[in-house]
Amino acid sequence: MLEFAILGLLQESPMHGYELRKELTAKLGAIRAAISYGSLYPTLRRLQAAGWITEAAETPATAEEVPALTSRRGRVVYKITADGKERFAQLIAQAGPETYDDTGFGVHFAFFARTDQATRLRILEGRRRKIEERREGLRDVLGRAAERLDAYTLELQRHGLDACEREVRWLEELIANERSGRAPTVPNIGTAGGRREDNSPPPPGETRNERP
Amino acid sequence: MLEFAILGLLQESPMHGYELRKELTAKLGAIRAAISYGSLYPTLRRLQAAGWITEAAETPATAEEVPALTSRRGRVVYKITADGKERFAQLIAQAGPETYDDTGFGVHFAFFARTDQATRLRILEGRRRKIEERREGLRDVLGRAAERLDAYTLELQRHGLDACEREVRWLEELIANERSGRAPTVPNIGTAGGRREDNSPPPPGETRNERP
DNA sequence: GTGCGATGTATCGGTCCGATACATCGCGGC
DNA sequence: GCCGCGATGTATCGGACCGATACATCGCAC
Repeated sequence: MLEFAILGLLQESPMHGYELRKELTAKLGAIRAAISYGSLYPTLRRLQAAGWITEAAETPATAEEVPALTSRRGRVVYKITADGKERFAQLIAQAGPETYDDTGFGVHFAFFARTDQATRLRILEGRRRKIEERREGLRDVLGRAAERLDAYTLELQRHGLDACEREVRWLEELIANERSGRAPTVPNIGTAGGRREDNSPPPPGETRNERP
Repeated sequence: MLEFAILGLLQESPMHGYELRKELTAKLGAIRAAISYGSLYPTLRRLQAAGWITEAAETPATAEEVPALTSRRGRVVYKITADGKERFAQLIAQAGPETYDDTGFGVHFAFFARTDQATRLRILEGRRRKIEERREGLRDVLGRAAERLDAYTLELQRHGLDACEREVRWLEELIANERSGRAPTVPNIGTAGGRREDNSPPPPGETRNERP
């Protein structure tokens, strides 16, 4: 998951660890709290060893006069390689059952702008099925095993069930939108393209109807 | 977390691993998918080593005639010890910041019937604060950094924000209920008590008002 | 001038997951 | 009569990720 997210983010622009964590936190804020350095740095080294990313020389940027006086310690900037982009595409194409759990889905969804429409649809439907299963499980427990459980546990299940129903509806909307959508998307620029292109994804569910 | 859940469950009755997993799944179905054996069994051995639980001889139960013919392999039944109950109480009392993340909160909430009212309130309020912080973070991103993010990422944040607001309202209700509540609760039976007592917890939020 | 919060890199132990292996039991189909 | 198959049941291994911790630098306010 982290591997996927890093490769996805580095495609937008090169970054160093700290920055990466902040961007990750911003992009995945709805999904998980904050990436731990204890997983970030080891993963970066793993990706580098695999050749998906490389260290880029810290650019002096504009003509800022901050050169060799302080010898420039720290600040390792990473950029994605061609192999890395390929790897990212491969990870998207693989999108299997493990993609449908809470974290996996969230991370993939966050990079839907770089995902082709067919895969988006596949992921959304896989996720929906998974949530529907969870929903059925909760309904079962609330129905059949209700008297075995205390009021607090039941309340927890109810709240969970509510969240499931809500998410299914949300996914339903996204799927409908995706199907009907002309869906331009995927500003994918060939493997050797320039950096910092502007992303122009399709508009997801903008419908605000009160009664379904 | 797993340690806490196991100690909590074994207080209801002795169980073997498989059963424990099923009960755990039923009780925590709203929180997490299913406990992996890869964590369950090692944890059981850890708890046993610490003296919180012991292996109980597989009871032949009633006068069922299934005795020593097949030598009875497998089926290791665990029961909680007095130390284990003490440990569980201690874990409840400690309930700190780590108790407020998604999983931690869910697991603690599932055992609120064995938690005193003051601690319940503390946990609910801690959780609320945490969710409020997450909510503010999401609002910030949706406000300030909106144009930097693609439509899918924004939609993810919106959905997350919605879930946060909903959970805060839910917690609000629970807290109000808890404060006003006569709150009998805690069928805690002294350390050497009998098994299989009936749990009679207080009624959590039963209010179903359409407009807040 | 000095402390302090933000920036920044890095490691370590521990928890938990997913895949996998393997053994037994009861039941229905052939 | 027996054979497979799904449920029951215990167990391990490698890997992902977290939380705590350590440490170094920079800019700014007091």
